[in-house]
Amino acid sequence: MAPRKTGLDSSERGDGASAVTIQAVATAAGVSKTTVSHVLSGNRPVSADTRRRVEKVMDELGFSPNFFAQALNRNRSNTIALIAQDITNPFYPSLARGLQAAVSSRDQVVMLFDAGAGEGGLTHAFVTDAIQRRADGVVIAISDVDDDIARLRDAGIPVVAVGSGASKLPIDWVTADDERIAADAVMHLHLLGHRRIATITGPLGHTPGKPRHVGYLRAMADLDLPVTSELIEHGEWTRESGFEAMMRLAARRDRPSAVFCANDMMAIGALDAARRLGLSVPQDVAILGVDDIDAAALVRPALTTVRIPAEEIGRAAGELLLHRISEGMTTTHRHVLVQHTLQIRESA
Amino acid sequence: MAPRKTGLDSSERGDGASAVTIQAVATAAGVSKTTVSHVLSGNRPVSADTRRRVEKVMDELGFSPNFFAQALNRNRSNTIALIAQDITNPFYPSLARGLQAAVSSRDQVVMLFDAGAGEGGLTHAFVTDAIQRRADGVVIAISDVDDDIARLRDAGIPVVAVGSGASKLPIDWVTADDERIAADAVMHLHLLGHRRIATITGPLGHTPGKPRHVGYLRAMADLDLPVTSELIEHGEWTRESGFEAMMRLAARRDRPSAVFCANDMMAIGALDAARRLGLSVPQDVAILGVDDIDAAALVRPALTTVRIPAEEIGRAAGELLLHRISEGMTTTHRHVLVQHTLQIRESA
DNA sequence: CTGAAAGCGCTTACAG
DNA sequence: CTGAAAGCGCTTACAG
Repeated sequence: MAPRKTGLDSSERGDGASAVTIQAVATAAGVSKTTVSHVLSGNRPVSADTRRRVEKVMDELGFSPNFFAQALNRNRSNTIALIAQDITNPFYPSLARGLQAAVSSRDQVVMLFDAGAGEGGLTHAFVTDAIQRRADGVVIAISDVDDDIARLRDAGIPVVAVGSGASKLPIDWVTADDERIAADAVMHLHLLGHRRIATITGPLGHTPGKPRHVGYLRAMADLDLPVTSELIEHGEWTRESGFEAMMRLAARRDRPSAVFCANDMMAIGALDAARRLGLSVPQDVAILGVDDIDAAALVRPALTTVRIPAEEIGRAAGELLLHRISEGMTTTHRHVLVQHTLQIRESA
Repeated sequence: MAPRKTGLDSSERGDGASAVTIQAVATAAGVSKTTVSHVLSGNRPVSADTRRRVEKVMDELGFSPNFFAQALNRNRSNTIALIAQDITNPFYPSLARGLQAAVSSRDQVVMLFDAGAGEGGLTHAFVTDAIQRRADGVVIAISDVDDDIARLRDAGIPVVAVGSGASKLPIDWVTADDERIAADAVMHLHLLGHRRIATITGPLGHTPGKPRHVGYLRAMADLDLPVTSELIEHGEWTRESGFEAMMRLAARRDRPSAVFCANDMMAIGALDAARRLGLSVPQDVAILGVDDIDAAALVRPALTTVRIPAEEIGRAAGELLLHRISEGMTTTHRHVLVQHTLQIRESA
């Protein structure tokens, strides 16, 4: 099939369409490559006549400019890299969708890197890829990777971090307002008449475990509700840890009437515990989560939770990136806090 | 900042690292560009000495070959496009993960196109992007897009379709064995002692609604269990339609003792209906779904379901693609059926 | 409004 | 084992 054995024969692939170059179009239209290039880019006036002729030829020949040649000249890949902690966690797909929505208007495409919930080593490789492939921008949705963020910055590539108030570096970021999420949840429980409001926290070392706990404490203080260690239990984000924590909470002499769980999985575990104990929700104990995962609506009783607008986070990240790409790096950095919403269902 | 006003100054971005070219390395190492290129590619022997020297210089200068220049020469993008129906449906993220796992070993990266569950128009645009950007391969995880598949083929780009026995075109595809999924589900219910086994189908016009129904019918026939219209209800994949269908089934004079639902969402709706009717599951009626979405394990009673190995589908698709990329197009096409597994939980 | 030519940063026959 | 040079398919000063 291939006429020669050596090297890469360009006819080896895309025999038809992709073989047509700007030169072929120029010849067929009786103009120069320069002119063809300009009808393509619009960077210089072309007479209506010539334009029409060239466009017609392009059409007939099925011309499509060689992306690499363009990229090589412009030094732009029109590609945004998304480095995600765990694409099977529903937060990230929504984020990806929002990102695509924001950047596709500028002919940007998203390159997906899924760390598979694995160790940080992969991020390093992903960043190397992003640099080599000259991504126009990168959104990093994974934490504790300041070194890699620095590499990107040194390579002159705009970065926006997502879900991170945690980075020490001066960078653009967008995140949910975790403190307010917790505070709003507590306020809701308070409006429902609850006074003994407990919490099941996530790990307090990082975002978002820490800010969600701070928000809980702040709201309780604002409401003049006393917080004792009786009201605080720690979980690990998992259903099982939520179950255990709820069992402990329920065993207290003065049982809380409501529990704010720092995420939905723990809240679902708490629901399990309530069922196990024969406590009805929300009558005996109200339970409230954060995230609004799909299962929140499917579980019984349906979980009241605070919805984090992942898609909007993605969109905002995309816009920040586009802004950086056109305006360039500066010393001032932008931070955006997206607005969450309370999804009131049955559990609180 | 920028010294000139006109044009794109290459120093405008990536001031440091990315400015270093193969020429710079050659000069610093006292060799030709040719040699540098060959230590990079390994396409020709280079004396150990020279190699060491060049590599040292590359390191010191932080050289990283310009991806576009390479791609332009090789006519390879090292990029696989994934066109997905709806990335927020958990099937697709897992697929993406498997795909990445399969192709990353060959230095391929995945470009994500999410159709956002929208109309087919987007797919056309995505395919255009994939062609322009010279994707080395495309996995199409969306149905009824034979026209676009044909465009890809005409452009000489390998395609593998996923979840589609539906395409009329002779192409590579990988899918779950929907008929066997249904048959295995029915067999399981039969082993549990059920004889009056009903089904809630999806829409029968397409994959996977149709093959899952065919599998149900086949298994019932194999087991010599009579199937009357009494045992068949149609749904639309949604929780609500599953609820309604189950209500109808439960109203039959001779109520079925088990229900095979063609997906988990409908099965969860059926669970809702059972609760509403005071039927206990699985004692009064057993319910079985397909997909194993996250919620299946979170719902009460936990849903017994057939797990579709999305990640493996992605991996298989990636392998098929890599094969096509290296072997080229041929007239024979490969089809792979991935193996599903029964997740036995509480509902059946 | 249009062209000839240089250049983007690589790869690879060709020649030694 | 190594180099000089042509070429990949575009873009864009420069010149008219």
